[in-house]
Amino acid sequence: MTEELGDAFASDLLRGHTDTIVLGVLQRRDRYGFEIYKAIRDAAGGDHEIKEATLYAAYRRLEKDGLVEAYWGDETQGGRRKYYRITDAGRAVFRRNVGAWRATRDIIDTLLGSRD
Amino acid sequence: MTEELGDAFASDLLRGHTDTIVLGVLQRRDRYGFEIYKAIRDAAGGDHEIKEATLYAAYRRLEKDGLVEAYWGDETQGGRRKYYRITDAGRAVFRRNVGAWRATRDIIDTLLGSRD
DNA sequence: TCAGGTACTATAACAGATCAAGTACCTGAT
DNA sequence: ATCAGGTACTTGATCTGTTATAGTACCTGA
Repeated sequence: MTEELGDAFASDLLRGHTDTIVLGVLQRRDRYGFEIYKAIRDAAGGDHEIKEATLYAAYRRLEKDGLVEAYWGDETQGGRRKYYRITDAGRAVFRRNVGAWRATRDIIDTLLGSRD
Repeated sequence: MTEELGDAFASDLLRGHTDTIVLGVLQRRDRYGFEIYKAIRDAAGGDHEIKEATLYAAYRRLEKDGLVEAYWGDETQGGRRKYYRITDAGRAVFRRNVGAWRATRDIIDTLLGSRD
């Protein structure tokens, strides 16, 4: 991070929150992988993109941990789509992680406010 | 992350912000390494600790990039202390990174609010 | 004397994120 | 008919911040 001057900061800033972000996107309804990618990309508005490879790694991790379940869509023709559904365990972890996020956020806010 | 259930989340959540946090702590006045460590640990209140090794790595990185300058304190007896002073370049990067942090924070807030 | 805190450093390993590349399908423009 | 570009998913190597672990050295209070 902290390049000469330009961009490239913002890479690691979302790190550690990827799984929680994915779970957040899946709260409302099932989504397929690329759809999640686009949802995050659009919400982030250009910068702060989470790369596809990062997300697919996250899907595998979440599935392995039983926080999401995957199933193939029934697209008869055209590209296949793999959908993800959040599990009860996933919702529990999500709630917990949102709490952790808020705590982290407040700590960083405090530290960057550079108080004594 | 996302262990069975317990703790251990909170490790990677500060990741990527370490350098900026250190710069933030140095805004007001020079501090020595261990002092910065304690300031962050106290602000974080138990959890969300940034480990010593992480910080010393950050100091080296910041010094290499010219964002801080280091000098030894004049403690005649007792343990030596290495002080860090933020440079003008460091202040510029800090301002920029605070902006990046706010943007990141808002994005995560949005995504974890799980809107459509 | 000795536990525990202060203070700094170095090395190897871990894990999430990214790079780079690939496969495959579809639509719209030339 | 071709071809660029978007959709959609995957894999393997690599990068890098963080951590584990260990070490050195000094000081204070019990």
